[in-house]
Amino acid sequence: MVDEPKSAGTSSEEDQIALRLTKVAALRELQIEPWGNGFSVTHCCAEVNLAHDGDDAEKLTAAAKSYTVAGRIVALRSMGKLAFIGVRGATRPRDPALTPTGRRATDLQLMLRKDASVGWDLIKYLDLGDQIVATGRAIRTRTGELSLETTEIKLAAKALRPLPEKWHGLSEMETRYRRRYVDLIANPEVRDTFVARAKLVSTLRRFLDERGFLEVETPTLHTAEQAGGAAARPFNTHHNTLDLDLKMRIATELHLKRLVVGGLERVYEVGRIWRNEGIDRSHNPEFTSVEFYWAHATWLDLIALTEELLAALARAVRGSEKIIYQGQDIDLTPPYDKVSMIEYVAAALAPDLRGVSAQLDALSNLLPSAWANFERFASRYGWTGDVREAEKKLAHAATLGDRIAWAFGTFCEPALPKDRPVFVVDFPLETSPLSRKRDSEPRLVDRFELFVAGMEVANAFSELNDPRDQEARFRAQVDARARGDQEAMPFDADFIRALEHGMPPTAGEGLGIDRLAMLLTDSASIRDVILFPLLRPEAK
RNA sequence: GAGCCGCUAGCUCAACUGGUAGAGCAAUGGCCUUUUAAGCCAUUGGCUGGGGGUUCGAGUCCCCCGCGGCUCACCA
Repeated sequence: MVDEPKSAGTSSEEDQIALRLTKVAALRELQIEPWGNGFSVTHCCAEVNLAHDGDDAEKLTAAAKSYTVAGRIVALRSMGKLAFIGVRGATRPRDPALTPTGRRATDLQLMLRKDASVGWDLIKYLDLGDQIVATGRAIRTRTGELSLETTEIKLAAKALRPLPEKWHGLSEMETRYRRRYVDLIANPEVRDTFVARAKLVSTLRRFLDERGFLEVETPTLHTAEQAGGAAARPFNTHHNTLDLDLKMRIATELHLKRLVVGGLERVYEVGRIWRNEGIDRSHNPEFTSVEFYWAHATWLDLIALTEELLAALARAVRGSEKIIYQGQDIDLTPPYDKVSMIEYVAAALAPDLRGVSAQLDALSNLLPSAWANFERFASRYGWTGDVREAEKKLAHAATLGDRIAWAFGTFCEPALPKDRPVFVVDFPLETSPLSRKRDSEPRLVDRFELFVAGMEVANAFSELNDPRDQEARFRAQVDARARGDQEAMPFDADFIRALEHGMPPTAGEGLGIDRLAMLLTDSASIRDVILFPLLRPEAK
């Protein structure tokens, strides 16, 4: 039995690639290299758009300036002796996404006449997706669109695969994440998100540089002993030559504080962190943090600095301190409210007492059963969660601090105000193994977390610099690990040795760059601000 | 990890209680000197995510598996 000859199809992706390859061969017959180089490009599409956005036809004629631009064909309308080619050029970080008249700055239309364009015959070999180089003058078409009256067109790089549909683009999130290169072509607003993210990071660096902070880079490969600085499970890896098991860092904290000991007293690192945890809308296994350490400052200085920083980032990225996130107006204008963990929890369980010390006394005297007073929390904070789940978590809370953190996280956190950032303060000692004890109440630490839109975006505290106290805290972490807490920190003996040389009193803070980027680009998922988020491999 | 939803042509989506898998865009062949999601005529393109089952007959119903999205949980 002989195979039926395949029907001479022309529409499957395979067929389209085959067809484009025949064009490649035909072009080479014509001595045209489909993937040539060395083209002289004098301008970007965006430059033409921004230079002439509001110019009328007379002004354009008077200008009579020749441009040679490059870009990708995203529309192709040919009508015999006249053709219009839609070109999407490069996105440049300093250009606005839209021109003053509201057109996308990267997109420029070419107009070609059969009798006035060198390369007209090339059109029949061109496809949507091809990279081209075009020369011409800016004009207004009869319908008034700014266009390049093209005198010469060249193929710069042939595309073998078809682009997604021009109107709806590429919409399936899975494909957009897996083939970000196509997403960036088909959905140009994705480019805007990553331009905004880059602006956020550069503004952050400038902010810290201007205040005398030194940017450094510390190891991302940690020994088991070094892999602390946060409550998280690390990724494991291995160095072959040293035959050494290593872990990817879960924080930059401990190395940066070693540098403060060494005299780099204002120091920061923007860097990749890996945490071997679940994935959801606000967690990716690898993400970017900035941590900065500021000798002779306290957590209260960090509150002021954080307010200033957030407002500056919002102005730089969004042009305003008032932003909208997922439909919610959020005002980032300082100052921000402070909410006490202790007071919030005590308000439900020990409502008559004033002052955190008295409230702590009362909370520490509560019977275990008294903590499970879900009705009190529900009536005060509108909690509607799963009682059995909450009880399960409470059962794991070994210390008073753990119970306070449980109650706050479970009941109070969802009730925090949503229209402005909030500093959560008065953290219990047990949940803060690297923070300095509060002088006036040693059951608490000098620490805050900043919440915006229900997300933790910053964690900061006055650093613990008493080496013997740090040693005891590490030991408590080792004990917790022995009890089954897989996120407890290891005992980092070298870090203790560093503290024994004397670290000046220091305040330190960590910010989640990805979450800030979500906020300032109005992105619902962390995957939308990470170019290549981690996904399971595609099925074969 | 649990629940819900999704996976159909290169892309975006249809296909009622099971009855011959369809449209638009893209592609291919034509016509066209001002288009704007260009238009008109014609033509292709499918293992309906994978596997099993029920049935005369499965995109549709049942079971298993894969990948993704959302919600919850875990996790800070």
